[in-house]
Amino acid sequence: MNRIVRPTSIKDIAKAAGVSCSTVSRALQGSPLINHETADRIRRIAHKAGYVPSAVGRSLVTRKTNTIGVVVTTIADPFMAEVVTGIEAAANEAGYSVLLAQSYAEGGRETIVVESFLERRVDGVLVLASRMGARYTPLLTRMRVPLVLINNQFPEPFEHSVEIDNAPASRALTEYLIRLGHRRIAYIGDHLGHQSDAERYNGYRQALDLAGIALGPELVAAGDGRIEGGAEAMGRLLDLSHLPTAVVCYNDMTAIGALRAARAHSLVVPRDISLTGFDDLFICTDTNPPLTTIRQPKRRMGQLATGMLLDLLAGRKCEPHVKVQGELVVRESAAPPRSPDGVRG
Amino acid sequence: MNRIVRPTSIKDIAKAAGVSCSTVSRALQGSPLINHETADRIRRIAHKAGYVPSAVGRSLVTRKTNTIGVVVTTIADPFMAEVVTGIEAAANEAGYSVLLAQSYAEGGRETIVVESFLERRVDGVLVLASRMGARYTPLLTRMRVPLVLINNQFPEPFEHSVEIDNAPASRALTEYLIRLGHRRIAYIGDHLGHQSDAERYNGYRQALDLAGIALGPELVAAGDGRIEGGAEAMGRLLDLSHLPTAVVCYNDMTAIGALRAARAHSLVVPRDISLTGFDDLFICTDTNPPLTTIRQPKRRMGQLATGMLLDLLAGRKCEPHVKVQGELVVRESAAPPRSPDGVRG
DNA sequence: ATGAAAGCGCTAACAG
DNA sequence: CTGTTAGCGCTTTCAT
Repeated sequence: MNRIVRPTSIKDIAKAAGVSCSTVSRALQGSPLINHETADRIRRIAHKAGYVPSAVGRSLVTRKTNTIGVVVTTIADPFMAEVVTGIEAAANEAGYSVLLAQSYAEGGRETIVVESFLERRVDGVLVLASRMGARYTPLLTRMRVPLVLINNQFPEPFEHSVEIDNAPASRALTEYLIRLGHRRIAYIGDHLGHQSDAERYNGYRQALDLAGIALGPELVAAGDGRIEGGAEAMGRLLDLSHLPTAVVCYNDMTAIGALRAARAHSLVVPRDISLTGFDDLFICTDTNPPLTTIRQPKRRMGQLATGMLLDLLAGRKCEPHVKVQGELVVRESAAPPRSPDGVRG
Repeated sequence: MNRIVRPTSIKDIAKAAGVSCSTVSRALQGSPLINHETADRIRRIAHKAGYVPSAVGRSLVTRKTNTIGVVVTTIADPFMAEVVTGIEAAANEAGYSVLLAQSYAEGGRETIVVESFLERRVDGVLVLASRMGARYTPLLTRMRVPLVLINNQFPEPFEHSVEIDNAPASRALTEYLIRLGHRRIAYIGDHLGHQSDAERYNGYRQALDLAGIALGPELVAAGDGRIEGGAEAMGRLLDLSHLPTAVVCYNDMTAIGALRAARAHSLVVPRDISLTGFDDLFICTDTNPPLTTIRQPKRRMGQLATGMLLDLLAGRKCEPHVKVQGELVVRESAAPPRSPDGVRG
């Protein structure tokens, strides 16, 4: 007698309560059409039977899953993690669940992952640091699934996005360094071709230009947005015969790597060389030295993007491009240079 | 003419190809029963039509969603984030998607979240640092959904779990401190009643007992597993008239908070006081000073737990309790004490 | 190798 | 206020 047991369904409850499925359905949804007592009785029975209505059955008819898909490069990246906290909180608040997937910053994986979301019929999708950006439009239009991008890395604007205003922030950071007396300021970027990197580089460049500082290309190095890449790039910079007195890093992880490399070269930051980050991760206060950086409102960005997506889902109109502003956070990794140019003292 | 458009379904493809739904279904699943040419033709048509089969329709009949639910306290916690990376990678590898939810370490929210997972008919559930532990058993047994816990915080063993072997690791850490010459060693814990905390405390206690060190209760303080709690607890410890020479912290976040408090009290670590963490978060190398800690194989734990869950789903038998071992990582936050007891020098 | 038919669990007109 | 009916998109016997 190996009968396959199936979880109790709405029919079981209907039978137990001596009513129709519709009545059960309505009672459980709190429909005002149902007699209060019957509704109560049904709820009691359902509860006693341990009945948990199936969202998949429901979704099939309502064509809504109350689920959003979010794709990150990797959730181990603390920037992503903080944005996702904001997303999950806002989504949950509105009754949505979140499907999470990692793309490892590969366009291929990103596409696969979005397709798996589509197959699962998510109501909307959120992509952080997308490599594909505008290329989604055809697919998503066809599927009628709204998409919003957070810090789009694809070099074309996307219809719905929330982004940090990179250039002004990066420029403010560089100007701060210039005000401290630096003239020879290097830049460690992200992978080539990423949009945030391009914009942050532009901000850096603008500040230099406005200050009338002309710098050779040997002062810009490419990292990978992570500690390792930052350390390597910094290593290359420190092999230069004519050292920079400061370096603007693409983000905090890069800066942490640069910090490591500086230490490995027996350089003391900021005495021997100044360094700045971008993001303001929670660790910035506790690195050695604490990092001067730009604060991105990470949770807020997650929340804003989720809000935009929910607006789209509800057919409400909304601002399609949200730019948030960064904020300079001065800590201890930048100080006036010992000598105005970078000749080792 | 405001016709509601619905996404193309299997029927549309069947009609377009002049075959039945069954044939389309089989062709798309790569069933060997279908003529190779028809199958190819159908696939082409489906692709051209941009047809994406609905997992919700499929799930309704197969009673499988290929989804697992994972609940964390908060994904902003870097420990959680690293475990989740491992989970997502392993799940994805096996064709599963992950639903992510945050419990904020509240038993109430944890329960709500698990129920929402059940409603969505996830195939299995993974809970990190669960506050509810064994209390799930009835619900999940009824729903026939396997659950595995990672670092269960509920003070009873749970049927399926992967856990760090806390006591030996914590004891090794404390013994290391004793070997350095410390006698007055404090402990900053987590919220009271959490299992990991109790076990780590026990390890600490064992080491002291074996060394014949008797310490008063004023040397154990409670934190909250986060930076703020660590800082506060350390503050209280540093108000003692007779200071400890070393403090064992529940985890790295706590230790980072303790580091801040020490700095605020103008104490230099490890010269004035030694400090240890637990977890080995990626930042440990870059704090000031770098943290001596216990490494937890975080991704591996995520992967192991996912593997166990998949075994359960497949009806394979598996080791129900996996314990992984921590590893002492010596860095620079602990050193021999200046004076053997903690009288301020 | 293919089709017809039934049904997964639920909701939503529509009727009463 | 409640029941009947149909159908969401798919898979899966069972025939053929």
